[in-house]
Amino acid sequence: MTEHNQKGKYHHGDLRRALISAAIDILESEGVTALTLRRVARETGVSQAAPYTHFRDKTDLLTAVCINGTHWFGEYMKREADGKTGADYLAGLASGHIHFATEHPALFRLMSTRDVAESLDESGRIPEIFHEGYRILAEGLATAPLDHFGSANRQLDIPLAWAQIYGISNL
Amino acid sequence: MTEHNQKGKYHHGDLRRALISAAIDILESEGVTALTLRRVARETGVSQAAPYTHFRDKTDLLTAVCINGTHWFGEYMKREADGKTGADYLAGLASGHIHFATEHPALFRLMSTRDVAESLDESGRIPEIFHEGYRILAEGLATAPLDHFGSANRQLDIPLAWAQIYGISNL
DNA sequence: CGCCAAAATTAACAGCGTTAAGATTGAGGG
DNA sequence: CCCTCAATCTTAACGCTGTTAATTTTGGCG
Repeated sequence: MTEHNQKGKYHHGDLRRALISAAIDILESEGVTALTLRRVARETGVSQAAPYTHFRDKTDLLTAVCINGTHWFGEYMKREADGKTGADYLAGLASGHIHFATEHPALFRLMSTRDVAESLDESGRIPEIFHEGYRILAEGLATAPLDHFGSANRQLDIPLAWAQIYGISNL
Repeated sequence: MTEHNQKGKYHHGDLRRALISAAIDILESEGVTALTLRRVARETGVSQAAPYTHFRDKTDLLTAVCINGTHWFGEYMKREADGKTGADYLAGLASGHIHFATEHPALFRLMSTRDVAESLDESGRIPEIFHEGYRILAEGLATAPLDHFGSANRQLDIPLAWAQIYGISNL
């Protein structure tokens, strides 16, 4: 585990970033049950109440972690799809999606559970957390042949393909 | 909320069942964050430590809740698929699956998250929690035309269809 | 009827999220 | 240069959680 402690200084410098970073480390190395606010503070070398200067509550920190993960997630998909076209592009997206899910299971799961619980209920649409990934996927589908999805309706195919890829990643 | 309290008696009679039932009620009415071991005991009219005579720990109770949900889940799928054949049977299964997921979101989500976290990592296969549903689905697929999945491999199609339905239900 | 295992209780522990009140700091204006 | 002040961080406390140990109550069986 990388060192997030920046000892000696009362004012940390960039505590917010350090807390997010520590949270991700704990999440990926010990799972979500170990991801506790006090633990994050401890790991960062700061008092238990310090996080509350930068985050409203634990949920707020977790949200920041998820947003961080979203960009990462988008990069995974782009990396495997870039340069390809048509069906290959789509396959690249799916592959990137699955790779992210398998290489960062705890983070991916956290991102998954947080969205449906909150974002979806409020916005009524695809969770904001996944927005970047969803946007990339929609772009890909718009330019890819969809024969193998067996539906004539492209508007419907986007969430459908998303659902399939999502399902695969989760299982 | 139904009454789980059976006051007056020191020995409850069937405390185990009452605790599971209370847990489901709390889960469905107030969400997973309200589902606390002490709360379940309180709701059942029993002391905070009483559940430990019937369950090893909180996880054990949650597992029992999930097993309970599995049978319920299977009934949902059977109810909508019974009597149908071929593609209609398959569509019935999917419909039942989605209905269960939308009508009992908290329970379904609990069942989903618990599996991948534990059962899958140990057994390496489809989570035990979903076994009944999976078995029913596999039966359905074995007798249904699979043209619209665009794959020649039936062995692969079963988890694929499962993944798609699962993804739809979650989103 | 009396005994004993099973079932439930009370009491305590550490750890959690969160809040309030106070201490420490660095930056900017006199 | 130093003094003020808002931002940042700390200490202390609250109620809640899961869990365990020691104790009491119960119901059935010999």
